Amino acid sequence: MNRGLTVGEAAAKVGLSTHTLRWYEQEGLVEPVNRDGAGRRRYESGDLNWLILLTRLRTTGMSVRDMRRYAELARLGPQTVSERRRLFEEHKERVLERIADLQRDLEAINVKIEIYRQMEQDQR
Amino acid sequence: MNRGLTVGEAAAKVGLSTHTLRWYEQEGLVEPVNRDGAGRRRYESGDLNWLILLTRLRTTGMSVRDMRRYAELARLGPQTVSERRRLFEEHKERVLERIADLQRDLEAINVKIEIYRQMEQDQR
DNA sequence: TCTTGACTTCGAGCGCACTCGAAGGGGAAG
DNA sequence: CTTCCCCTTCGAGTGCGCTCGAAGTCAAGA
Repeated sequence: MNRGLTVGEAAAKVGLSTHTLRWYEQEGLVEPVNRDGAGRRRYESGDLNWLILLTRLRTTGMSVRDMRRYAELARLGPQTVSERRRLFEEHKERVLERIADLQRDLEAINVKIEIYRQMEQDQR
Repeated sequence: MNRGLTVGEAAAKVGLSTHTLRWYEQEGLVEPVNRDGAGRRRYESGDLNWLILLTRLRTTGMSVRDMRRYAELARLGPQTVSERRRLFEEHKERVLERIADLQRDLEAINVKIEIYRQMEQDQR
């Protein structure tokens, strides 16, 4: 029978630790995961997809607080779709800004690299 | 007489708090800043340029630990230029990776936005 | 002269996001 | 039955990067 993955397997799959997975659940970022007869978590594909989405939000810099807000909206059902879209669009703007900032600062770094290269030339 | 900016003026100029400026100095990220007769810090243009460079490194995700290493190299003089260049090139690679990750995850966010838009359509 | 406000040092505290450890239970393999 | 490992909950600890507060000094403006 395939009743889903254990917390360890799910952790390996989504690239988080088992500790973090339980902590996400406790923090309300994840719906309480179904348990097997022995009380152990069984992660099904829906849980995994949700976790993968969360990791994308995290790596793009969304705070746990905002992820929780999003999870709450998702729990409330279809009538929160517009708010969820707005939340994502705001997040998207922040990510775009972040990318722009990184690209701008990268320029300064490249300039520095060039200067160091020149200095290395001159030292010879 | 213009013997440089006070810590408050420097903080305003580079976008850090006075607390953070003193803390950077204490952590070895910044050379001890010259003082006036009353023992107050006087930030000169060299100090400001250094701080601006540091803020760029920070906003691009360099850790305080690595910034300290860089500051130490800079203190050692011209014979560390090659190592400083290497340090910057490694950092540059990390920033490029970060940008790529953000752009990849942004795709998933855009997909989500599209899905929500569809759902909003269908609800009408 | 008095007040105001920015400066000084020092050490403690904070928010975030985990991360770990203790103590115990369950179930499959040998 | 024993060994093994993974699971459970709970609460405490960690690392990072600040951030704040206390207590005191100093200088310029009214």
